[in-house]
Amino acid sequence: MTGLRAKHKKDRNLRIVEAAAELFRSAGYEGTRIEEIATMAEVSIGTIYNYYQNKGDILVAIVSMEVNEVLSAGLKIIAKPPKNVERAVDALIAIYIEHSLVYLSKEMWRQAMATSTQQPESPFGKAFSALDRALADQTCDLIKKLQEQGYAREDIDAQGVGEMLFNNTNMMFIEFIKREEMPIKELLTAIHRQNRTLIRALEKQLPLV
Amino acid sequence: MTGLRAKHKKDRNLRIVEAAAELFRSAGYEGTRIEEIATMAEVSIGTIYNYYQNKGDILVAIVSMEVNEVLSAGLKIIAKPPKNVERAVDALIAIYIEHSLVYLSKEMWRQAMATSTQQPESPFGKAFSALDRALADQTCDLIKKLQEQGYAREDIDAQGVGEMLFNNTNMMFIEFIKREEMPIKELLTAIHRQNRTLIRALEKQLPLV
DNA sequence: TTCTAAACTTGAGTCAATTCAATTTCGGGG
DNA sequence: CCCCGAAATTGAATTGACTCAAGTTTAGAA
Repeated sequence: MTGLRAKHKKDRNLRIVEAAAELFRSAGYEGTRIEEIATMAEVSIGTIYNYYQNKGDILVAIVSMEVNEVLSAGLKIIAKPPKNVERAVDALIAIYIEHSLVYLSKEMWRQAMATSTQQPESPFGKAFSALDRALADQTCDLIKKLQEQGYAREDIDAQGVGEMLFNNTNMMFIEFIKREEMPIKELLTAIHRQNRTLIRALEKQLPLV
Repeated sequence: MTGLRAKHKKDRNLRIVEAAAELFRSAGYEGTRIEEIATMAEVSIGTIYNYYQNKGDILVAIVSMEVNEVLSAGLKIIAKPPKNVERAVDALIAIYIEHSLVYLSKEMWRQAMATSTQQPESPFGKAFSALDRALADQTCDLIKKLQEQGYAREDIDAQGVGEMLFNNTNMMFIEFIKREEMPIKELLTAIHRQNRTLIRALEKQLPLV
């Protein structure tokens, strides 16, 4: 049997993540002390450090759950994408961005991103990078799908284009979480504009302008 | 006279930055204690916190100086850009990336980026964002210049394209500083590939593919 | 059932960033 | 030249993340 030990471990880990998520949301990341998480999770400080390398790692674990939801939402778009490049790309990006703020505040995103660049080699830093890559790959998949379905030119590098679209979106998202007052709509509009030229180059008829 | 007081202030600030730069370079950012910076700068701990909000801010100040050099290097490219879009863009990006590692290690970049996303509202966080914007604007300026000089199509949105090129470069640079072993050359090659489709769309004859 | 080693948990203690009340220094009015 | 208040500096005290040696618990062999 893997048995009791594994079960306890899972339980404790869940309690830690749930306690942290609740406290981060209510008191903010900086405003939450590890000791409070330990108390709420009915676990000692040391145990928390047995599961996570540091405070940032706990947050990154929470973010990972959120991003995984975003990824499944993205799958649906790709399965049945809007029948033109512009609307398909807009749809995917909108899903990414709108889903991202359901459970997480901008502050939480800022801290998570900071931690993952600070410690790219920690387990959760790596997990975070893997998620980024998964999102980029998904964007590439969308372009490939559009090519297959005949909505996009086939003589362009879907991988390169997908990466560029995703990197731009990601960078703009970082800008967005840095400005507490910036609304989602403004972000989406800005990205749409930036994408336009590249999207035009992907469309079959090349309408130019 | 503003006199002696202002002079001392300037002197002390300079000593703090120089001491920090030297220590960060030799012992690394994490490996340097504020107390050491204070000792080397012949100043008390409290004074350092009078000049900078926290340890990360000191680093961001150092990085800012470096980025300003990158900006002036970029100006030269724009003044007399290579006579085709692909080479002009490659040249600017190469300048950005190669200059960035002259005085700063990847670790220093990681920490600086982390601090600036963590505290976008601190004075130096804002300064950092302003530099990013300046770099993005400079990329846009290059595209506009190429249009003026007749090397790029004039019916495309130079601003949108410039921002996208810069955001992609920036995101790739972040990836790059996260991977200690990744060489500059690999980074430049990857960016070049990603840019290709968009660059093609900017070129006069539209060679497609 | 009993015993042992490996796997976990614990929380007091360590360490370094950051704060703040007391002290010192500067500028200029009398 | 002296003195006062504003501006800076100082470093001991505080704070909170993180460590680690000692103590528990579990799996499973005898």
